[in-house]
Amino acid sequence: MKPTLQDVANAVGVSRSTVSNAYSRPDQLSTALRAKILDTAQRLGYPGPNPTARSLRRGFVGAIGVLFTSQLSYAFTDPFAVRFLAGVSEAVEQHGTSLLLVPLPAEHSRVRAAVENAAVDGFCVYCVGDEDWVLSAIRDRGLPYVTTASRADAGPTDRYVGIDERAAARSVAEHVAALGHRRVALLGDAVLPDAPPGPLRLADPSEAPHPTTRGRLTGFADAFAATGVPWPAITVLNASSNSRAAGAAAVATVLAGDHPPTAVLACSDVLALGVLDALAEIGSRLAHPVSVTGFDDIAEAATAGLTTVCQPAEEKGRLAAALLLAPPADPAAGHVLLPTEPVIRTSTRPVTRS
Amino acid sequence: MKPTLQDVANAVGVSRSTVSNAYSRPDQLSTALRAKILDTAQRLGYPGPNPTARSLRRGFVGAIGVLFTSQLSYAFTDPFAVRFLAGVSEAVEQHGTSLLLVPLPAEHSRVRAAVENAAVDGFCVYCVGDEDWVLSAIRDRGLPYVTTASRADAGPTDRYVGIDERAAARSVAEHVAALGHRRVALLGDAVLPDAPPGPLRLADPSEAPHPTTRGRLTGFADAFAATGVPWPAITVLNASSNSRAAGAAAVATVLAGDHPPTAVLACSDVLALGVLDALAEIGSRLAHPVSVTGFDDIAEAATAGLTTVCQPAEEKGRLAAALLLAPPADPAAGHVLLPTEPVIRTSTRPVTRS
DNA sequence: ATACAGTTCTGAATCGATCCAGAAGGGGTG
DNA sequence: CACCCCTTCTGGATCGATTCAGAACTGTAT
Repeated sequence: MKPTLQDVANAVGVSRSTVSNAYSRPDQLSTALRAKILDTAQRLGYPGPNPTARSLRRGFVGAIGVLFTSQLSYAFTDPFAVRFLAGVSEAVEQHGTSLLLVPLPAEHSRVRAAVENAAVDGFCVYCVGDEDWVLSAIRDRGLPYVTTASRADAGPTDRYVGIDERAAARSVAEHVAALGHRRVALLGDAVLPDAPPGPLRLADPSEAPHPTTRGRLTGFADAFAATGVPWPAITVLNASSNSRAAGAAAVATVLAGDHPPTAVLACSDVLALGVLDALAEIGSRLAHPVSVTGFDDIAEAATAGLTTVCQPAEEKGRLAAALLLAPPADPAAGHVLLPTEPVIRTSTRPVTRS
Repeated sequence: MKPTLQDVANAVGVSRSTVSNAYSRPDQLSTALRAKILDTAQRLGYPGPNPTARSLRRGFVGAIGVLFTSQLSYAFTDPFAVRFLAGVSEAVEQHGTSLLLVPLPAEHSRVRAAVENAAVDGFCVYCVGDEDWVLSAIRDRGLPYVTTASRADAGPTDRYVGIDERAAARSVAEHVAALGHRRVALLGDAVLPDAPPGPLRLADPSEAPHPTTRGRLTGFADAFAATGVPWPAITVLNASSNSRAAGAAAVATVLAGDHPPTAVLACSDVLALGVLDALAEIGSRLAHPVSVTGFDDIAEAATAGLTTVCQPAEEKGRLAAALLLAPPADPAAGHVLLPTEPVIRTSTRPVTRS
């Protein structure tokens, strides 16, 4: 077995405390003794104070956890999530702590265990929608946490960094509406849980359970309502997941139908790119061009010429981590809404009369 | 303060052990008592067994660490690294452990501390070149580790999952050579430490300190040597970092020079894309088209039409994690070389006589 | 020589659990 | 009733460090 503090202490002929001090409080002993201790520690192959034991005694770990609603491995395939993580890691790095990525099992019951078993000082919760049990598990654990979306039930001590989803969505939608589009479709992932891909009946955007999706759909609806397009006249499309393929699949039947929309507004760039894929697939078989918008402004959006709304992904992560690592004195500062901006590119054009 | 095991035990009127068993060994007590315990635990607001204390006693943590040579925040901007991480996370997720991303400070001395302080059961070392002190820090800690490149000094018990860098590089280079290219440049990042961006004198590819870069440069050289292009006739370009911008910057002066190469072979797709950027920048001011190749086959390579060599990034991560989580009985199985394949796209064309 | 302040080091308590040998209790068998 | 087994529960040792009050020593001023 690897030697412990005690072994080193014995070898040098001092007390455990002194060896401990040699590592974590150099000012508490003479430099000569310290050198001697470090030396024999090296000689014995002592690996340094055991991090776990140290954490236990000190009462903190030196790591924060990032919780993903979806699979961890999925998170890495989502460009926006990756950028968010980059921001988190930047803040964390600067603070000298580490990042624990906690995979949340699919089963409800085991989620709790995952949260309970994570050795961290706090949690950064990426995009938790109605998965309240995750938050309640965290709260029960008594650890601080930051979410990436404002929550209706957010108390004054809750911290989050998000955007005004509704206003942001409205901004692109207004652009689309201004271009004359009236027959439009909105595309989101998991608009309703367990709904099949494709068109969906939704009495009202407020019925979407996931707050982010709900906010964006509502924002889209706002803009069109203002130009005289009532909610029932708008097609809502459901994607089975937030991926390019799912986006393409969700829009396929509608594009192949009799009256395809002249514009598709997606709740994410990834989905929007899927729509572009689908359009490229069917080529010019359509009577009119279809405008497409996304959301997030990931790198691929620029190269694809996708009109979208830009939100500061890295900044979101950076701030979330910062809020967690150094809680602001003023609790009001714990609620951050980041600015967003519509980015007009070539994927949106004025509607052409068919 | 949050209650502890003891508090719950007191409240129920049983021993600490029994409460512990209620959580981690349900078969050791009657279901009735267990229910009662869990119930009052809930009532008291007991957050469940403290992960740190549990780890200390049990002797393992339930997390593996991923070490990046570069900044953590950089890792997330590198598509290949992200895909690698996706693979790691997949394996880790399946195994029910978590992933600790450990930022390595820039200073030598603090790297050791970072490794020593990480509460993990093992390390996955992403792309460590000659940064041997990282490995020695891990070894001193006595933890198992897996590297992502074969190492000259790899003992039989060392585990790694890599590719045959040299052969892989040779395969694309042979394609380029077969197209008739003789005036070529090789582009790598940090070919020599602290070298400025741009052309570089390198007596021999074996002089590159970083094993990955060395392997690839050597493979490139192999192919050209076979067609009669000696090493000194090949231009070596140094990029200041592995990024698109750095790639563009590194190649700029050479492209602007009198005898620009007809082909540039980069050590990574990211660098190659930078070269394409640089070429797009100067437009048709060049007398002849320039072929470009990359390495890794990241997603952008496909859309950019970049000829490259494909290596299974996710698989690399998955295997590395698997090797760490479940050491193979046969130590020989701990050395994995994954297959690679040249992918010919439109960025390479036959040389045109000028 | 005495007092006092600093510096250097020690010892015991502590963090919050897990583990294991064994005690207590219940039930069945000969 | 004695014996044994089985299930259920307990107590104390243990994981490997940190912490803090105080002991021992050193040196200086009185």
